Amino acid sequence: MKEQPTYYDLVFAVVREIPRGRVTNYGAIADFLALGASRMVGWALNNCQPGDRVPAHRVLNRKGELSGRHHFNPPGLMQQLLESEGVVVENDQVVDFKRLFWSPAEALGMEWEPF
DNA sequence: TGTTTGACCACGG
DNA sequence: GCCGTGGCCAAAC
Repeated sequence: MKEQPTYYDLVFAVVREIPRGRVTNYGAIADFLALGASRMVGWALNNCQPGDRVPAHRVLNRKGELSGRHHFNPPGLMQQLLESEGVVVENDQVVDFKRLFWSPAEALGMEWEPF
């Protein structure tokens, strides 16, 4: 069965466009894709698989905490990946999250399309 | 088919 | 600045 393009693909596409060493939050993606619910971004990433090559470790909650670290395998890999990109993580929280914040609407623009 | 939960966010007190 | 509540959409039970 071939899966048809859904908002999942949009989320994955946006996450893939996140520059290295930058982070974003679910609300920004949800607002950019006009999903209306940031929870959908979490659900989309829940369906995220290693084969999708989606850097989900760059997606954090509004607090800048690694909320999804528990879903990584093994837990802690998320922090390791972020540190590998030069992002300082302390106490499961990104330092200068506000400064490293990457806004899709600012970078990609309103007229950006995944394909 | 209705209820519950989920990698959440915004708002009010 | 922190805590509690509502809302949002989708999937699992």
